[in-house]
Amino acid sequence: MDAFFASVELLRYPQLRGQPVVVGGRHRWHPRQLEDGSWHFARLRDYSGRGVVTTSTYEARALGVFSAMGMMKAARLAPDAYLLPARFDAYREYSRRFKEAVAAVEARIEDRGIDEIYLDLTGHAQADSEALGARLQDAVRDATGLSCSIGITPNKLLSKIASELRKPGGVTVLRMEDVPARIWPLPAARINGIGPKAAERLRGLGIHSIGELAAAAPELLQEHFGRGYASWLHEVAHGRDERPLVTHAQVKSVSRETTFERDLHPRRDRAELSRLFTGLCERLAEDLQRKGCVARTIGIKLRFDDFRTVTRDLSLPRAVADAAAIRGAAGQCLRRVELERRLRLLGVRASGLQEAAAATGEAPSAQLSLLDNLD
DNA sequence: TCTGGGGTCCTAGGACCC
DNA sequence: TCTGGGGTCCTAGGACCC
Repeated sequence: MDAFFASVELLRYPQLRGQPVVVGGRHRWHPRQLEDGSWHFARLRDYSGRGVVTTSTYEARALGVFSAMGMMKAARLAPDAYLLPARFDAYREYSRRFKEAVAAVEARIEDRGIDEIYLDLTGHAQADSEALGARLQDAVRDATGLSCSIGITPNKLLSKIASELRKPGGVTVLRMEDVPARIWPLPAARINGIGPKAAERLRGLGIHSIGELAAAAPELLQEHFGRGYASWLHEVAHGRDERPLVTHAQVKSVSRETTFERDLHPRRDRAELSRLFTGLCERLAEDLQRKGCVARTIGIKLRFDDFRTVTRDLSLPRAVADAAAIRGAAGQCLRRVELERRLRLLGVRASGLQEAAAATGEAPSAQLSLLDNLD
């Protein structure tokens, strides 16, 4: 989906179309309706405090404002940009609608988050890729009023890259033989799985483009990245990717975390920290119960004022899902951390998830096997 | 002016088991 | 007297993605 969150906001506030608009920050910046019926919107320059840009319109991106950028930095770059708080419930609803519209064209869908999917269009009745892409875009637009960009290629790796070549609203069809001309000139970091760290290390080897990565000596890559990652780099640089479509995956973990408005002192702000901690555990318990899950492992995450992050976790003899048990386990984790600095973030995580219905009683280790006595 | 919140996957050491 | 070779689970951290 193109600039998904921002585009959903523009459906609600069409008067902001064509303007730089930023979605993000921390609540408190809701538009308000004036007596004459017109709306008053906050501007980025009004913003103060923590938070990052969640999504920006293409007009805001033209001013250098991108996702994950700190809000205060964004405000310096685009002080006049309009500022809207994120409304996740609305985005989830539009997400559901666009996926449903696509499913009517092709049922097999791999969910890649709130605004992205993969489809397997192999052997689809509509054999013309461009026409099929246009049909998918029409279906999404009819259902949501939103535009999307599509890449149609032999695999997920190339489709992801291709979908970004003609944003917004583009359909890009690539074949394997197009890889040298269309893919190799792109920066290596455009490959899904090459992040900032790997891109930086590649640059250190003089490798900037995907083409340079494809031409790199396998021994050089192996020396710097290890065998597994090196051979993956070599394969993806040639556009090769055999990953299948994953149409249903079970959730592995759920978590809740919060960054405080101001850094909190472990002792002086103990009462407030304790209250926040309990609140996170309660929300996590609700999440688990809503999903019908119980968790064998409970963990915590702390971020100090210097941005150092630590985690601790604890596996329990029995899976749990209630707030008190989560709070108890998380509290034990917390005692294993030396709290010598102020905190900026606190989080709680549940993993080792099982279906609540299937998870009665002890783990199966209590059962005796006949073989136990034979070794 | 520091840098959100929700996830997945990988690595690596140690405990423990057979 | 230098002590194998498998395996799983637990824990911590980090890269990466949306």
